[in-house]
Amino acid sequence: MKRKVTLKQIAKELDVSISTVSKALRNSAEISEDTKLKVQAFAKLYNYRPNNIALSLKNRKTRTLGVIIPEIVHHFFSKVIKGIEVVANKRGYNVIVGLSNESFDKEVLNMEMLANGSIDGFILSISKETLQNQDYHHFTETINQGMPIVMFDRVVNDIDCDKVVVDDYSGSINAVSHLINKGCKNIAIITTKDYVSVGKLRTQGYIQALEDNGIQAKPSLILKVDDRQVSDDNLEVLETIIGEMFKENPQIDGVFAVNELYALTAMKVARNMGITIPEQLQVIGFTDGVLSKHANPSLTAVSQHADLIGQTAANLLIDKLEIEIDDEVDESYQTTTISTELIERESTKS
Amino acid sequence: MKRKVTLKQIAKELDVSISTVSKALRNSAEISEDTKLKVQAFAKLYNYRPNNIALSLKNRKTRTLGVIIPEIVHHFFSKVIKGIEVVANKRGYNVIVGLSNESFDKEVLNMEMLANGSIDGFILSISKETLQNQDYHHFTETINQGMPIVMFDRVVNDIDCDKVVVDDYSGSINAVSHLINKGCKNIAIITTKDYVSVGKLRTQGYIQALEDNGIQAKPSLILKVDDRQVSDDNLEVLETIIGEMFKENPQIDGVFAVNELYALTAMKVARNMGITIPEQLQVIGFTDGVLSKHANPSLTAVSQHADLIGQTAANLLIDKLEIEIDDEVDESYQTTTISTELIERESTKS
DNA sequence: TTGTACGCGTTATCAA
DNA sequence: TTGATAACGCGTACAA
Repeated sequence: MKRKVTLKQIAKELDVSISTVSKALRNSAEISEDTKLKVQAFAKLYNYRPNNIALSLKNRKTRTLGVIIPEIVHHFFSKVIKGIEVVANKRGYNVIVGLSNESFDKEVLNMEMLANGSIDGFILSISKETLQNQDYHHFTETINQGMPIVMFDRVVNDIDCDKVVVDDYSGSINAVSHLINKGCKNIAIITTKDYVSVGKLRTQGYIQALEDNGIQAKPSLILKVDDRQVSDDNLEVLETIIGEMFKENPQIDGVFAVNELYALTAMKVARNMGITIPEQLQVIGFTDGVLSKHANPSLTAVSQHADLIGQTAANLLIDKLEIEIDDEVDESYQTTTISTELIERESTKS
Repeated sequence: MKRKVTLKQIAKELDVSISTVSKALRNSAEISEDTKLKVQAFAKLYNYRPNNIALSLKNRKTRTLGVIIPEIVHHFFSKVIKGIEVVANKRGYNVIVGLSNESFDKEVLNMEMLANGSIDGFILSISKETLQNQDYHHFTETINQGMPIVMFDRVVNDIDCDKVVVDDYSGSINAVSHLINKGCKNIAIITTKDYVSVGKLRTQGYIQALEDNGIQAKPSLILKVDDRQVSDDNLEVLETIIGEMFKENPQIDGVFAVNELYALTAMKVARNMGITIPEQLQVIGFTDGVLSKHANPSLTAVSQHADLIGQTAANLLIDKLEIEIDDEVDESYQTTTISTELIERESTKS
């Protein structure tokens, strides 16, 4: 077994000083051609690579991004990570992933663990519990320590940092307007409680679109699901409440759901009630997921371009890291909005 | 902005030596109660945390695992990562994720990038291109440098390292036997070319199950898809060849697909041909994905327990890392097989 | 009880 | 042209 070779070992072997080796490998003009060739040949032979940790310590830069997300088994978040990875890799950075699992404590713990020198900056999406608690001290502290943060999707205005958001509001307006254009008169929304910022925004877009078209939003058609009671393994509750809404409001001819699961569940409930899609009921989901495409009928969806969100966030963070010379923190922050796109499939009329 | 505080700064502030501060914080018996209290109070006030990078350099241990996977936007792999994360976190490790994107070069590049001190060991699943090339030098070199590797799912026997695999063979036997028990007489398999190890194993299981039941496998019912020609965005090719198989072999009453996409596509093709599921055709997919559950009809599937695979791999790797004291490499390797589980849904008769 | 010196691997500065 | 030294932040063996 040949352990990784260090400058010191090369120096000893060639009977020169460590600094000579270092300079020779960086092709310094200070060193004679002879020694350079000798050292470089030896280094190549033993496959010398500088130790990242030593470089990090010396440069006080790790060239590593910390990504904290609520959940990784989720099409949206894994696509975002992929986008981050692509950009990070291209620009010579690594990515450490931490999962908050929607828990405040785990979010704080993960951030503390990484903030102690392991990374240069964070890209994160806030956990639901944190959004409820509205306790953002860990974000402000991190930023105060000079470590930049880029938030995406689930963000809060209270924090001064770069942000990448989806145009939830206008994306929803588009979707609901589309339903109206396709002839829907009574459009229901299946959304989340308001503490989830994106849920709130999408609900507002829904209401706005109705108003724009001279329709008064009816509370009975606004279903705010407590997503803490609903998981992928426990859909009965969701099915029940959606079923109740359909029964109490048989005039519903359109559904706008703020995520994939709600949309598919609505389709399933409708199917079981003998309601045909898209003839009697048209459905649109706000989602980037795979389920939409493969559902039967396939689901018309508002795509969020998750990969682009990840790429944008990574570029923002790395830009900030590389601009901050001499510890001069760049105090200007920007919020980038990523446009959504309506992908028409079978769950709406063509 | 208050930068992270170091031992040196605390020492200067309190007018003691750095080592005194260090010892006081670690509650050394060498230090007087007085100074300990003083130092600890100060450290707490300034929220002192040791710098991970410095510790890594000193201990020559990063407490970080490197995970290289072919693709992250994939239910199986993201579940594996989640399993790894849970265990790593519990045992005080971080996780750096690298994506090979099924490319040999990116796999090598990613591994080289991380192997230079950034991590203590690898958990990886081999890219398709690497499996085709059969060039495994980067694995052997990494292992030779004393950096342990744990492979999962897509593994090769040629490499001496710990492995976590799915019981592809017996899982397939179970699935096909199940179809036979449910009355299928002519079962087709939709699988991959043999260079994908799991595809090959699953095909072998299919053939074995047939033989066990006195059925001769027919070549015309074995569809080996070249997965380089098929992507989620390009399913026409797949639909066409599956459709041809159905037309040329109308007696088919059962389909075993080695992944979710193939299974769903088969169901879609059948539906379009007016074949009813599960009455005329029963389908089972080898997959852990979300599509199975939400498909219509929902898909009976061989679950791979991806999270357990991740947990097992992480525990294996960390065990190895923590056993290796004094650079004594533990040269014993084990292969852990994770059992699959047949999850019955609507695509097979009850 | 406290402080000094060293080493982890690297690079930059300055001296020879 | 080369080499010694300091520094990044930490912990520890050893000296005071």
